[in-house]
Amino acid sequence: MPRPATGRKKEAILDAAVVEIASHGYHGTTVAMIARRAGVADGTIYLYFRNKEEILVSLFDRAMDRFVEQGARELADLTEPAARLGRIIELHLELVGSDRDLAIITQVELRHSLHFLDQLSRAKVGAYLQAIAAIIAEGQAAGLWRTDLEATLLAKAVFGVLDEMATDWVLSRRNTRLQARAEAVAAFVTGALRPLP
Amino acid sequence: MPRPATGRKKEAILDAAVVEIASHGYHGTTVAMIARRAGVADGTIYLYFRNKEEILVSLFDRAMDRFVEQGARELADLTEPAARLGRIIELHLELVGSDRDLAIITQVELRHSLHFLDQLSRAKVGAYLQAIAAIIAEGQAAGLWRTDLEATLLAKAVFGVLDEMATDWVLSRRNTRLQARAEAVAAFVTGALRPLP
Amino acid sequence: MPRPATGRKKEAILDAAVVEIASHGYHGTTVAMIARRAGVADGTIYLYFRNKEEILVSLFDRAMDRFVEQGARELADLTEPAARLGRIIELHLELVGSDRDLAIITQVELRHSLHFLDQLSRAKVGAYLQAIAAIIAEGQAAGLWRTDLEATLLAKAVFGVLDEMATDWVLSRRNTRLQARAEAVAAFVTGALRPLP
Amino acid sequence: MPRPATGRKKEAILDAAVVEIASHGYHGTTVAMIARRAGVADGTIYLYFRNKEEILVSLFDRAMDRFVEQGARELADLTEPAARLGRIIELHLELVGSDRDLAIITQVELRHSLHFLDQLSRAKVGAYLQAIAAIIAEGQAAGLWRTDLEATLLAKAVFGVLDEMATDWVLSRRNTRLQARAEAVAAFVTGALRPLP
DNA sequence: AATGAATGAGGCTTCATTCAT
DNA sequence: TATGAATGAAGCCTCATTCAT
Repeated sequence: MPRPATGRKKEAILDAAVVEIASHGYHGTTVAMIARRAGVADGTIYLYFRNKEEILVSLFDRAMDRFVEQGARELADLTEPAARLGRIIELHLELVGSDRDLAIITQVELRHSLHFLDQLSRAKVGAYLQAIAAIIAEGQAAGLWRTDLEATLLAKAVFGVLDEMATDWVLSRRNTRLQARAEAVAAFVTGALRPLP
Repeated sequence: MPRPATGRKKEAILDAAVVEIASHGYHGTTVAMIARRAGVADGTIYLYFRNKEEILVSLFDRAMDRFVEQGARELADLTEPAARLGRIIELHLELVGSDRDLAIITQVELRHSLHFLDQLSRAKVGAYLQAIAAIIAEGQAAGLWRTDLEATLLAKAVFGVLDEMATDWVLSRRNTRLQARAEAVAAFVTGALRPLP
Repeated sequence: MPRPATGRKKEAILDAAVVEIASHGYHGTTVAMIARRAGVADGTIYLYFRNKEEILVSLFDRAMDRFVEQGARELADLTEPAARLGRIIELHLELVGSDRDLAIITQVELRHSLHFLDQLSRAKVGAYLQAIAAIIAEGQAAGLWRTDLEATLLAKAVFGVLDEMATDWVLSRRNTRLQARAEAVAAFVTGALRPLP
Repeated sequence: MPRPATGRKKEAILDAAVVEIASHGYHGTTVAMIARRAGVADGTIYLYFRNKEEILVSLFDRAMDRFVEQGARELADLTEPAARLGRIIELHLELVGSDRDLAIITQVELRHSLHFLDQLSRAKVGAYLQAIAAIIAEGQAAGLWRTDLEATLLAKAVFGVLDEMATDWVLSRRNTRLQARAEAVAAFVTGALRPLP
């Protein structure tokens, strides 16, 4: 039986880390800063994380888990490839747009080193890309979408569009909602996948 | 009297920085590492750069200047929006793909902090985005491309695709050439911009 | 719960600083030297002092506090201006003369920059000067001392004499005791304050 | 035959050093700063001075030489001890007060290390003290001044008063003239030296 | 005599991590 | 589990000094 206190303190540390890293960057954030905001002692951090880097990893993992979990739930009763892809686009922008601090981390901080981007993010991002590719392949098989380009490449293109929208939103000072762009992005993607005449 | 050595030493430092930062990351690279590879004393670095961060900035500026310069030259005699956009796609992948170390920096290291990505990169990237948007707007005006979406948004989408391809290539261990994807990307973009029926 | 170790470690650092700075000068003393002598790690210094300069400031503050405290105690039951001034002279030379290392710092090292001497020392020295001036003014009012010169100026003169004696003693190699000059200095000052005929 | 150009450049360096050291302190002033203000190259400094410290030494020597020279001239036709001492007081305050930058150096910067104050300044200051002591001894022998205290001690006391007045003036922001205090100081000293009843 | 680019030793300071309590 | 004082390695940067021109 999991002790609730344990999970709660770990969560508190992660929550604190999101805020601090979002505003000071990963290297600009000290373990002490995270500890102070989380309301724990510096040493306590090391009861839950092997080292500073693991906090960042856990942060990303937690976000991805939530994303995957919600995605699985929301896509469960959608069978049409177009509907599924549209929902993914919505979800992606919705989730990234729902927490600017976390978005700063996923769109900016997590990309700060080859080592990092490669070993950690990409593993999960790879699975995400494959999920998109599967949907696209399905649509291609159903004759809905262009088949002159591989589903894998198309998936990367779609991801690239989503990622750029997210980054652009994070970097823009304007007080817009990322989610508001979902419709346009969906229109773009849908148009891009049309079969060639 | 022009002192050729001056420019040359600064270039040597930047060249050394590209290699070191590409393989150890910005924070994993010490000024001493760069100096050693450049064949100068540590202190010499500071005759040419105010601090470590300025090396990274200069690196990006140099790369962007070369990019812009070559872009301007190559696009000079192309008038057709489709041709211009196609050439930009080729150039983007060609230039990023021509120097993997530099690509690692532009695709990964430069994105390590909001401050950085915001103040430095985005200023120049913004100009690039606008250049693409202008071409797209031209194509829209000529009735070549879909007009249901704003040129600005379409430009971001196109950039997102290019950027994702570049990042994907940087992170993939496979010995492929980024440039090889130019044709497929162009096909994708061309298809995506088709007018709606 | 009071942690006695804390205060003690800070004291140890200050004690070590006195010795090192006295023999190598402020600029010739490194933080590492102080740490080694104090038996702590370099970083520990920064748990107690914001930076190297603050060590010097604290040194002076601690010395002044002790001086003021002892001065207040010793002057408490003296009412006669002459007795009070005489006691101050004794105390000044006694305290400066009781710790040659500390004396080197107060007489020499602390005067190493306008900024320093101005902002730090002078604030406290100013209060000291005023205390002397008050005693002199009292003596003047009582008709004991010359009134053709302002008490403020006379106080500076008295301080100048004490300070010069202290500096002279610090710089002299001879193994004399500074305190031994108290009587002569008192005689000088007493004579100097005599009313004009 | 001395080359005039040589002397002139050395003077320029010393003049520049006075200004820079007065406003940034000895340790806060770099050789490059002095060189820039003097209008010479960094390396040129080393054609005239062995190292940075020697600049400070030369500065003091030059000032003392001028002081001694002027003192000798002005005291030449004064025979009365009282007049001679009075003139010294005037001269001391006049010369220190005539160049605030130089005063900052003599009153503050030169005292920044035992090594310095000891080896360099004190040698010359010692001669100065002896000159004052000689005058006082003369006055004592003539029965003008108190004899219960040694001339050497009295000389230090007088010097202490002058030095404190100078330091006080340097540290005070007020726009007063140091020389204006000469009369009061002379009155104090004269009174202090009166024979005991 | 003069230059000023280049040197490189060394200092201050930060901060991830540990460990005795 | 929790603490937080202590550690000490390591980095950025400065600047007095040199030397080829």
